[in-house]
Amino acid sequence: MSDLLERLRGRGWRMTAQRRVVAEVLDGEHVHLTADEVHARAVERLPEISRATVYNTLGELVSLGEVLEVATDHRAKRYDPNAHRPHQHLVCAHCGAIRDVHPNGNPLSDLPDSERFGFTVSDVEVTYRGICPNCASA
Amino acid sequence: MSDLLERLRGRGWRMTAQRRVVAEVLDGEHVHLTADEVHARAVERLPEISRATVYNTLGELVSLGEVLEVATDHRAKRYDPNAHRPHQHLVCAHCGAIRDVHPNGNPLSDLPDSERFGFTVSDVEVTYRGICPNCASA
DNA sequence: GATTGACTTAGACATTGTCCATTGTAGGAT
DNA sequence: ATCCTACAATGGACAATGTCTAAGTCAATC
Repeated sequence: MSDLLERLRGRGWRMTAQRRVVAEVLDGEHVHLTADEVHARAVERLPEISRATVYNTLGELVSLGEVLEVATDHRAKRYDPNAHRPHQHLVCAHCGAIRDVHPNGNPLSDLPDSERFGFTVSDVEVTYRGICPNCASA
Repeated sequence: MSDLLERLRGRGWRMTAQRRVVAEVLDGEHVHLTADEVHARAVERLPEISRATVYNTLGELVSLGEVLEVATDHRAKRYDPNAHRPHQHLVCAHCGAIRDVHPNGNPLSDLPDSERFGFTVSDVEVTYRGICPNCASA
């Protein structure tokens, strides 16, 4: 993600302090923040950044394919910057902890044509649920 | 689902007009309503039913394992009464249409032990996304 | 260093979900 | 059949998440 800013600039993205901060907050692996969590962290670095800007910027990053939107919990959307390496998610039903996981095979190819109903299927989101070791021992 | 009411009564569920109506609204295959959609349909049959009761009743049906909560869109939770036949969902990214689908194999077994990180994995939710024939031709 | 169109802001608004104090009632006991 | 009581329903306030708009600001270009 370190070269994300370069890539975005190359696509004609106007570079502002706000966008830089949002991108920095999302930097790293295994990051799965909600929009308001991103906002909270962004405010620490740039106190005057507004909620609307964070929502807008996240939406743009998703449109550009640089960040994935995932529905791992049944509440707020989470934003996953690890968009360029296919993976799925394993979620603790008790504490909400999230791990990136890599199932065998390609889940997309498990859906036969007869089950596609004429859809052009382009994407699949898999969420495994269970209890993490911490919660199991508690 | 026609025998749902019997099953619930057998479990000591107190039968009220409101619960009956919610169960009736959910009856059928390929039903994927949001809580507020369930409420809207319930009001048609029982005008004084409250939103809170619908939310409570749906929550109970989920706890009892009679209805599944699915996060197919990235907005409101949807409630799927088809809880006793394993299936996954195919969603149109454009119009939101939802189909029940049955991928090959068991998605749960595609997650190797080395990718479970000590979790006790009990469940998997798969959402395929694409464009439906209607939206493709428009 | 002026210009301009894209970006940001603050806050109102919309949608979805939860909580609580009060009122009502299903189903068992009499 | 009537009464009791624990469980359920109500309505409205509140919380959490997400969207929109009008006005002000600024990055990139010239």
